[in-house]
Amino acid sequence: MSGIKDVAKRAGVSISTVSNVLNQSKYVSEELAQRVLIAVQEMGYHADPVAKSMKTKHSRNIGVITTDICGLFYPYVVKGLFEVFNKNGYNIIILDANGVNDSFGSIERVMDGFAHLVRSHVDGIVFSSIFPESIEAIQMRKILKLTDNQKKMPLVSVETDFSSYGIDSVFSDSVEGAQKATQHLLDMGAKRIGHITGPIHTRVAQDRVKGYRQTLIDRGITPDDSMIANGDYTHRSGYIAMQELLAQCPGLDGVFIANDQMSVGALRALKEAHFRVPEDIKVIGYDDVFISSVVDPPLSTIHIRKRHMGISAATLMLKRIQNGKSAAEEPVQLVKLESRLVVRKSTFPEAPADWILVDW
Amino acid sequence: MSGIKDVAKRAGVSISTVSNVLNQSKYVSEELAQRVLIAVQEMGYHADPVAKSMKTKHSRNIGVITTDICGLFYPYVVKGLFEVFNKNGYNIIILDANGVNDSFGSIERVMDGFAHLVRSHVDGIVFSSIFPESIEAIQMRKILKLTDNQKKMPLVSVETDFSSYGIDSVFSDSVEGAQKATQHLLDMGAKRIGHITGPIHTRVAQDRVKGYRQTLIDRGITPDDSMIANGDYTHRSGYIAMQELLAQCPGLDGVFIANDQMSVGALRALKEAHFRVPEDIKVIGYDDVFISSVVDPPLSTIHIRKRHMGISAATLMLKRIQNGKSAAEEPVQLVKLESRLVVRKSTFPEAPADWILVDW
DNA sequence: AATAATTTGAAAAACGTTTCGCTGGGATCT
DNA sequence: AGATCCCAGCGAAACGTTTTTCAAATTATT
Repeated sequence: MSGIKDVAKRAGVSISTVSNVLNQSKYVSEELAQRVLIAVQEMGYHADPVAKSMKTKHSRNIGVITTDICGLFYPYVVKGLFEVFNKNGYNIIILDANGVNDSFGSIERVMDGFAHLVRSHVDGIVFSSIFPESIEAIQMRKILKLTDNQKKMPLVSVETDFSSYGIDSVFSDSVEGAQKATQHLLDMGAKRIGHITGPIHTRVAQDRVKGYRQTLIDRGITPDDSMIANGDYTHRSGYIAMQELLAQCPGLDGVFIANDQMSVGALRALKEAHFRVPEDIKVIGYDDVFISSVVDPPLSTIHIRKRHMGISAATLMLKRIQNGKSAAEEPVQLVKLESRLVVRKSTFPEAPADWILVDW
Repeated sequence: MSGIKDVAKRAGVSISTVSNVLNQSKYVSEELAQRVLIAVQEMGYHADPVAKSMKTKHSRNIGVITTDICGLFYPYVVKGLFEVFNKNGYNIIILDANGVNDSFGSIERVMDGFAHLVRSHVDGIVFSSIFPESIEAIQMRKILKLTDNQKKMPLVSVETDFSSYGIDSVFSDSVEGAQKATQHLLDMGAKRIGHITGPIHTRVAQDRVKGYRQTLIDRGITPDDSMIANGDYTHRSGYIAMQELLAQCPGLDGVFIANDQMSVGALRALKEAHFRVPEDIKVIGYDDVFISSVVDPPLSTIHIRKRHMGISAATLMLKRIQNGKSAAEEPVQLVKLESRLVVRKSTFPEAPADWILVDW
């Protein structure tokens, strides 16, 4: 493989001139520049990204820490990231935080991966939080300090708001979304409304509980914790949690479920228990993923613009990278994505079928 | 950030000794080794992966070229890759071949990405083919030659058999799977069986057509090309293709669809046209993905062990990396994953519900 | 016309590792 | 005891770039 020195020799110039031409880092006379460019063409030269990265300390690579690449939600965020990063010449290194057997990996493993990314001179890290924010933020800060990187490495949080830790964030307000969902159930006439949560140590899951409880209180209903069951975002856990709820809460006529994948399990449990949806019990989920409009009955839900989450996150990061200012020097960027109530048959029998229209 | 020379100074030894201790590349007396290890501990030293990679020409990174990270199929393969690569200390750089608007990216874009991966000294590349094998194989070979890498870079193809091009492959025989599917439709009493294909320039899609036609011939039925409609693996295309088929083929009572995502669209089209499944028409898909057992009616299909595909591919690659022999020096490795017929209600009304059991 | 200022390109240092070749002292052999 | 061999550990070269420094050549200034 030909290196920069071969090009230099062929063009009859010095190594530094080749570098200067290629990076446009210094004026080089038109004539030499042409000679260099031709030599580069002829030899099919490309600078070795590794050697380059060693000098410059950046790599045109972005680290992405993902919580579940096999879910129905995250891949769309990643797709959004791909779109803008690839277009701008960045590659993406994905680190999936999910363990093999446990549904969430250990924080040590994730942080090891984080550290490895920093050491690899990635130009920024997009992450989605799966641990309590405080410890996650602290650990990341520690790692960055250890690597003399505390100020510089651009970080963007996706899905949960880390702005109070000085980290750019793209998120959608889960409290608000949960309120919309719960209100909708009430509006459709449900009186006794249960809730199935996501992994409860997670900010997002907690916020959805908060929105649910708040709405009930606002409407003069006292929340009853026995009507809350915990899940972990898998359809299986939704199935089990729904069975619990049915056993514990006589007269249940509505349920707000923290994501759609669990809702699929819940719908199944209801079908097996011979409950009719929405006549006997109304069901609303969260996220609006691929299956939501496809299951029977189609699932009312809160739509999140997942791809746009990725696009926004990438855009934010590119801005940071380009102007070189850290979140400490310039104001933290915070993008709040609007969520939208989508009404389907699981709460409203007359809802039209929309499955073919939806863009996830 | 502390470098190897700081460690050396602190331990009172030379740089090379530190390196030798850390890489166990040369015997170092117990005493010095201890001193070094302690210094490393105290300073939290980790070798800079970039600098290391520059010398050693490998990176502990694996490139993965993916065809649709947002599909229901590929993420599970990737998960399998993650499992074994991460466990062995490799990171994964994903390159999604899907374009933004077109469902398949251009071959130039993919090959540019491929070239960038090899220049970045990835230790191997796992790819899934989306173009005709011949041109894809040739292009890759060209790039490897250009980078003086022709013999060394380990390549593994996932999903389609590239062994005739000297490339290790993990695949599942699509001809065979399509035969199982078509036979099953016949066994269940279907007489006039249509087919909806995948992207037809693709080997996998062609093989599924082949298996379908072969089975009909074997059973004394003359295949009729007007009963074949082309799709592109999206649910939307399945919907449209099913409508075509219904219009073109009176008396259709069975359809084999090249993947489950299209089958979802097809089921919807059938429902809208007031066909009962399986009473009026039997439907079988391919892949067995998350939604297959969840739709109404649950979908008969050909199960592929997606995660295992990833696991096998990674294992093959690790083997290559470890013994350092290229596919030219040692026999090409070929793993054929068995596919399995899964019978659900879309072909057999009495089939039990199995959704909660399935491990995708 | 002589000197100063500027422009252009080459040479060399640096990035943080691994690895090659070498040295000097202890063990082994005759 | 003297010569030989071996080996632990060291210094320096190398990997392929970018960047800094410096020298030569050209242009501008007085």
